[in-house]
Amino acid sequence: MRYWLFKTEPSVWSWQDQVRRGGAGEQWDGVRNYQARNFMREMAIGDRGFFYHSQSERAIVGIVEICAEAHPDGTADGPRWECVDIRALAALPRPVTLDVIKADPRLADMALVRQPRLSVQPVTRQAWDIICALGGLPQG
DNA sequence: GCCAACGTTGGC
DNA sequence: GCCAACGTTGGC
Repeated sequence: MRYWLFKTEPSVWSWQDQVRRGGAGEQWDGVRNYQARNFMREMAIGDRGFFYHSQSERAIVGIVEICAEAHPDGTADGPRWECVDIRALAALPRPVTLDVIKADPRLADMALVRQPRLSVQPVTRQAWDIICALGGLPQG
């Protein structure tokens, strides 16, 4: 199983919106960046992801699961863009803020820190475990 | 709200 | 295929 991170502006699509979709999940559409698209192509059903709120919140707030592999993004005007479907699994008991992530030397290599504008990105198993622990989910 | 970083577009 | 212009993202 691999681990990922999905970034979103909560004013556009929030964790609450995601939770409301329930087990059916929702398409992670609207991505118009090749790096992000290519990561989505690598995703497999059952992979896990962090759900990150950008803008004023700047925190990882929940955990999602990939429930459909990459398929054409219906909101795009051509076949160029794809998206996966994700569903909410659990909220983090304590959201892990960007400040906390930046302050932790073990997380200094995260794309979230190094490439702030990349909206879909891989997360290492190590970083996953550290952030889950920081967020109050010691079992990951 | 500003601005730096960076990705994309389009003219050449 | 290069590169300048432009648009967008996201932290601050």
